Amino acid sequence: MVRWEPDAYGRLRDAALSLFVEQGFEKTTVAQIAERAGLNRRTFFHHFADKREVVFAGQLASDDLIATEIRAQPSGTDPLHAAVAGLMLASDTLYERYREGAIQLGAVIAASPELQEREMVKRATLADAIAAALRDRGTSDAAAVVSGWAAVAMFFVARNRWNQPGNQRPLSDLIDEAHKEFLTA
Amino acid sequence: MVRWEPDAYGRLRDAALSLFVEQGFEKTTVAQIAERAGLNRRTFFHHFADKREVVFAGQLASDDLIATEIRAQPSGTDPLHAAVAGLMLASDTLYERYREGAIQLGAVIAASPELQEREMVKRATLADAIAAALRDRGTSDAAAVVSGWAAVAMFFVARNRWNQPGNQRPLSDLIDEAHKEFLTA
DNA sequence: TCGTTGATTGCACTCAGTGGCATCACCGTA
DNA sequence: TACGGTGATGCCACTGAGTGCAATCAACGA
Repeated sequence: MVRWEPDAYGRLRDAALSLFVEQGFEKTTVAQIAERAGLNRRTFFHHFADKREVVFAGQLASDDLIATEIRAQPSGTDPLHAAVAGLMLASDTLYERYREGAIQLGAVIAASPELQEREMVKRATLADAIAAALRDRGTSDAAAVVSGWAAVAMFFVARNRWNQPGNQRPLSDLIDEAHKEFLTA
Repeated sequence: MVRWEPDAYGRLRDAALSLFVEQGFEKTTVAQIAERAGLNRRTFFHHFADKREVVFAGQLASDDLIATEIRAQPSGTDPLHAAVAGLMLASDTLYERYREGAIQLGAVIAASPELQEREMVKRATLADAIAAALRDRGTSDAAAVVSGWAAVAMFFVARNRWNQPGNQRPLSDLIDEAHKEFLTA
């Protein structure tokens, strides 16, 4: 006999995201999430460090993939180009099939200062991962950090444009465009 | 007759910072801060939106000064150079006399994930202010945002080095150095 | 058969942050 | 001089996030 229904983590994540979409983040309590998932409030905090984390679940894996792509860039490439190339490659794998979900999540985050705050932390984590990959390729510390943040900025400018209603272009195109805009300014 | 001792805001800020230095941020409660300042807990929240804000009090004014300096840069200058020049000018005015305080605050922030999270928001606010100033000078949106974040990254790389024990160099030198490191990488 | 492991539960607690209302020195004005 | 408005402070009660601790009990391995 099965003691518990399987995949408590996934059920909590789904319950949370659907409630956030329905009611907004602030008006949803952890008790409601747990109830919809058929679990105890305490169990939520065994799977997620806090209520905000559930929105960004899976981010770390994306960061790893991006860093891997950057480390694989040819060794002559300058740091900013290597970072952008890595982001473009990873974005084809990670984001392209996923646009409606991303738009919905984006709206939830845009409506909540608390979630925007956490998103900034996630950007910093990504910038750090990119900087670490660049350092591994021999880039100096300052240049790696600055290139990391510049690349992250391009990525989010591009993701904004990609999320606009009516957009048809793939994310990697828009990253490339932001990069060129920066270089020629 | 004076109804209240003057400068509740300043007393709360001083009480909070001294407690954070003594005990750390997480172990200090708002009730303790209010008690040390001789005020009510509720009064704290009349002056600061939350417990984290007290650490970053005055940030907005700095952002304004930096943006003003950037807007004053000669119109031929490319965006990244204009942003860096603005940061260098403002850093001489804002930070140079203030090093010990900055080091203490830096240690408090470094010990608290909650404060690091808020610091990321403050960086984003600064990046936005820089980007807005650049847009006013005619820079395209994407280039302004990316230059803003790149400049902020240089600023914080430089501030880290400036905070190292034994450092004698002024902050603006270190910003310039980070900029050159990025450009030649 | 039996001891261990690990996911889940339940409870009690601290503390951040909020809403609403009362207080009353201070200030401008009649 | 009187008076009504303003705004900083205080008090109380409340919600909800997050934590520490101990109990439960199917599943698993020896």
